[in-house]
Amino acid sequence: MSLPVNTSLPPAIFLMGPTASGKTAATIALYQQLPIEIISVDSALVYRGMDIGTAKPDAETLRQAPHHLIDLITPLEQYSAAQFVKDALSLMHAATAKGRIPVLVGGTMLYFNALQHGLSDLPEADQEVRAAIEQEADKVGWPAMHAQLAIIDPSVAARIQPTDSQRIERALEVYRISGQPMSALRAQSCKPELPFNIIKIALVPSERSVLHQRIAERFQLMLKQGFIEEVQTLLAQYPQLTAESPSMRCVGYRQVLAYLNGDIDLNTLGDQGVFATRQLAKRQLTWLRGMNDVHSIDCLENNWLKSALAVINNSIQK
RNA sequence: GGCCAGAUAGCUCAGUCGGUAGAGCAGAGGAUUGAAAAUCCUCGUGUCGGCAGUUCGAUUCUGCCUCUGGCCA
Repeated sequence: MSLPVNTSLPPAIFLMGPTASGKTAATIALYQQLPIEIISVDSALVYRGMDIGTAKPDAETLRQAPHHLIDLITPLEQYSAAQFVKDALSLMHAATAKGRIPVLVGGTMLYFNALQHGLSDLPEADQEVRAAIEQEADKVGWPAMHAQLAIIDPSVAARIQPTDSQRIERALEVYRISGQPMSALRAQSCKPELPFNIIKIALVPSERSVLHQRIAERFQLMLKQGFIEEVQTLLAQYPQLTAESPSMRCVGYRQVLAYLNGDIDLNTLGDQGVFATRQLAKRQLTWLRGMNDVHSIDCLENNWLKSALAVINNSIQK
């Protein structure tokens, strides 16, 4: 399998994989072998104070192998795919200027996708507009909001389910801010491809059941390491946090919140945390299957590092 | 040991006034443009505990057995 190589472009490595596939270990190993700059591609690692539940690399690991785009914001703030693309691009160029290879590592596949293919020129999120839309939706229901969207922007509405609250809200938001339907704005904007020679590596387990096993063990470990206490600390520090806060929608956090709220017991927390993580892994694998030119490496094989290095050297030398 | 209640999908259970059954959860596949660890869509055959009886036909009724709870000894 060969990549379309443009030798005039500097190399960049995408190291992708579902949760619990061993991306952190892979990154550290690569860091010891190659002059790389590590850029995290993870919508959960950006939150400060959310360490245990996000399986954030520990301080010692981060000291040895510094990661960019970790601990950027408080759990009250919001990050976005667009902000990520901006941040990542400038870090990639800086790395290249220093003669280092940018390695983008993580599991947020929308971010990888947005980085590679670009995002259309659309207005950014506006909390007031969203609040207004949500208030309306509470009254009439999302299917009615979808019907409203269908009048404004039939082609976008046709691709969104009447129950898909988040996408309906976003499409309506774009229209209310810009006065133009999302489909028109998308058609107008050109999305330049990423000016790098991308080497895409995916750590994929050959046996789903082994990944499930790892996920279960890791969640139990998180609880032992004080996941619940971590959430209590966050709640004390940021009393405004609720289950609706984007940060608290992260896998595990939502379930711990339900536990602290008395909705579920400890056993149920254990189960639901594991279920949510497995479902996340499944969605990540679906993304990976749909991506082009991906070198899949079985993360359950013990020679995966050798395979990854072979792929990288092969691509760079061309 | 006696009495009572259960035994149906991986789990929790519903149901069939006798015509071989369906929800939730789990799981699988898919979508994915500023919240994406989000938000959604699609997918349900399983000796209806075992053996026998009644019946054209039993998962459903009857008997016995096995197992699991509970109560009484």
